[in-house]
Amino acid sequence: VPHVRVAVPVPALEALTYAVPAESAPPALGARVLVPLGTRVVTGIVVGTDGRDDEAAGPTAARSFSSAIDDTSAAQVKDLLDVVDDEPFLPGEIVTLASWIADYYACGIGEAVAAAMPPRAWIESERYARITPAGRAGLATLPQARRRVLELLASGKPIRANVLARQGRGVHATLQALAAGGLVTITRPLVGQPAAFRTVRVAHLTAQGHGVQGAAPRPHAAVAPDGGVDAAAVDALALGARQRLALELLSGAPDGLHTGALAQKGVSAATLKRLAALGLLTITTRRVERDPFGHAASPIPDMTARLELTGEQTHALERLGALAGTGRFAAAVLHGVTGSGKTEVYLRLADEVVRAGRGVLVLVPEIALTPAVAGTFGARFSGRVAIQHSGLSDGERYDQWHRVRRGEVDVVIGTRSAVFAPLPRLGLVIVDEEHDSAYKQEESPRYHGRDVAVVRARAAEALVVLGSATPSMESYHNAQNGRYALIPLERRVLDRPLATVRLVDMREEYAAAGPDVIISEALAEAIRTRHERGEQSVVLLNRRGFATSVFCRQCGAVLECPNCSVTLTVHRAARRARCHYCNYSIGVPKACTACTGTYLEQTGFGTERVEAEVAALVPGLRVARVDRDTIRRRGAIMTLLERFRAGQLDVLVGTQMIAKGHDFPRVTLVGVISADVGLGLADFRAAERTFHLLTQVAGRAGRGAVAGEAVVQTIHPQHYSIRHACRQDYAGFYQDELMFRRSMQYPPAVALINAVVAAGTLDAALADARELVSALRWGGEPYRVLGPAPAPLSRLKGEHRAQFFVKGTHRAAMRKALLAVLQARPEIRRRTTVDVDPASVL
DNA sequence: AGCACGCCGACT
DNA sequence: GTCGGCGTGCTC
Repeated sequence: VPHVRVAVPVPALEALTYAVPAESAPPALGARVLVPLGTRVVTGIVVGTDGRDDEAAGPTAARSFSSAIDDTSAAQVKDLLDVVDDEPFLPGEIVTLASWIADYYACGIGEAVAAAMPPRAWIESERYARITPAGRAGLATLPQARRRVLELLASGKPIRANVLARQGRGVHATLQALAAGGLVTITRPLVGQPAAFRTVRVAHLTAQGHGVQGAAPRPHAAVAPDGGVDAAAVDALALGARQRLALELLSGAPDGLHTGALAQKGVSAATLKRLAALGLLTITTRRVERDPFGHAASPIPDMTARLELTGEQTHALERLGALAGTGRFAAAVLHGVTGSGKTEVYLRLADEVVRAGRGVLVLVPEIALTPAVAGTFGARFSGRVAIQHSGLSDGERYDQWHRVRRGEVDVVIGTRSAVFAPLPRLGLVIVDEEHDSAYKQEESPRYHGRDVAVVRARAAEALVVLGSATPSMESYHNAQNGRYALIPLERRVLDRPLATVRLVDMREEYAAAGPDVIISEALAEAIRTRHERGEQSVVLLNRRGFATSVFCRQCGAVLECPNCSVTLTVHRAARRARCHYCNYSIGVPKACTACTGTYLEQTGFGTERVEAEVAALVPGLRVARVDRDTIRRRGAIMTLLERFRAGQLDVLVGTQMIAKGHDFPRVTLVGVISADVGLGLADFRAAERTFHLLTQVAGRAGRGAVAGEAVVQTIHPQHYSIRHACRQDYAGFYQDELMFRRSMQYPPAVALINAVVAAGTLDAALADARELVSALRWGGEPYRVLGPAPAPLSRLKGEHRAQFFVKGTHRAAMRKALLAVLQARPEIRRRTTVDVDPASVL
């Protein structure tokens, strides 16, 4: 009997073995299958076929496969229930990539495969409950919990168990008891596969309709005696104004018109129905793709005009083109200062690769924040480009994915999950702003989009280009090692100078003007000057809210989150004190919750406060704020940025969101409040993050004809990340930071794995972590283990957390040891989060 | 006893 | 993630 290995949507579970029933053809690698899983039926993906593992699943999968055969010799192997796809649903290349992720990031194969799946690809059984006659009869006499559930079912309609569960706790157990007593029946129908396409109704003129079109109305209607309408009679019809309008519109549209479009012109469905009854038009349904470019808040800028390349750009393009032309794997770091024209290089390179008949994948950190790159590619490769990101609806993502799968596009552009786009014949992967931490997924599978892109490019023998003004330590290190090519763009297009940077030592400011200063005199003056000149300013503070804590002067208590070890941030507009980690919030208290004292003081400040301070600088100054609090609604950020670009605002205050990729030609000043936010964090990337943020935001100034200036406020003017950012000295920062990483044994000097153990108390978490750590230290290990210690956020969402680190140069050995130790302790494993190559260790 | 509820382990 | 089994502790 042939067997298949199937990835099922369950975390931390390896592939399961199912038998292929005799009447079924063996499914292909990457095909969807329906399989029994416990009492459920779920969709799985075939990741290995027959007794031997498929070559595409890689050596690791092969190992786990054979061991699984041994493990399961006792367990019953179930038959798969159905093969959903005759052909692979996920291409073999993507199955391989998912297997690599499961192995490298130490997660379940199901999670890894799920990350690569489009929406609506899952078919699953869902539990429904229905009341029985016995249940109806016994309803009144039942104890409370059971009666409550039965009453919900009293209408007789089956209700989904998950829906019932929302009505209270313990519903699942109650349902089970009711079913055992014969008071309800449980059914498990398969659900999934909803309408794949949006359908629209399209009206077409018939031959008769063409005949009557344009004819002048006559006073006497002529309908043939048999009730039909012949060509001559049509001529004689008296048509209403709306009806004639419909025919007129349709006569100019040989492909027909959407009924929706006609409705907008005043032609109702009733009118069309009447015309259809007369035989003048027909209405058909047509499948359409949803257009993700269609509802952009602002028109996509027309950037189809090819810009003239600088000598540097030409040289970069030649080198990249040569690498792409080899048809072999290659990786290159495109290190281009802000405003050096990386996008134009990407576009031309992509064009070359597409002309050579290969696909191009473009990754960007967040499309909503950087629509320019997406828009430009959309325009330049019009019609042959697909877009993938989380801001799209399920339906839109579905359509885009299937267009790619059918081979209808040459270019895919999207956020990190687009790295799994089923693009055939991949020839080029571009990772724009490759240093951006948005590429790291902070939930399982905790993959890094940039690193997966490199792995995929290697498998596809493609070129991967990592572009940034401030490359990550890892990528630049690889370039220095010679593993990646390094291609610099050192000058801005049109030789526009980089912004001059002025450092303001806030300690001097506090000494002169008191400890409550938020905006230094230098920055205030610079903002006023810009306003007088009709130029714009951007002010950055990477901290949301109005005040960072509420402090009682009487007893010294600080308002803390009940679930997390952080203070609550005051959001004045919302009148709430809120936790930024678990979203807990309360109304801002008038009295201390500890001592009932009324002398409460709000300390610390965030963007909301800065917005108010900036607005107070100049009467009538038009200030807006961009942070997660002001852009909740989809498209809100686009609207704000458009108003700013159009000159309807003078100053934009915001968090790091405003530092990314935007091009505002009229911005000549960038202010940074508290440049050291983040430097105090217990994270080995703190300095790198600060350097990136400051360099990127300074790059926002002076992108037009007028030179830019940045004013950077800090209490650590001597810190190397701030010093180097002010000089825009990437190489200097890299050297200093690499020295720090080497001396402290952090990436890229070593590989790092972070493990966080959660438990009900900190002591329990520490004890469990200690057990894992001592098992990892057996004396001969080729790695070092640091910790355990309470995690920097020791309490998060109600759980206490302890963490430890594994450092070394043999990542595979580290991972293997950690997994073995966890596998032997399943009760600890379920509460442990393993993060390979963590982006942040907070 | 009957019931509600929460925890834990299995899922091929 | 979902489900079922089981132990605990409460109520009638």
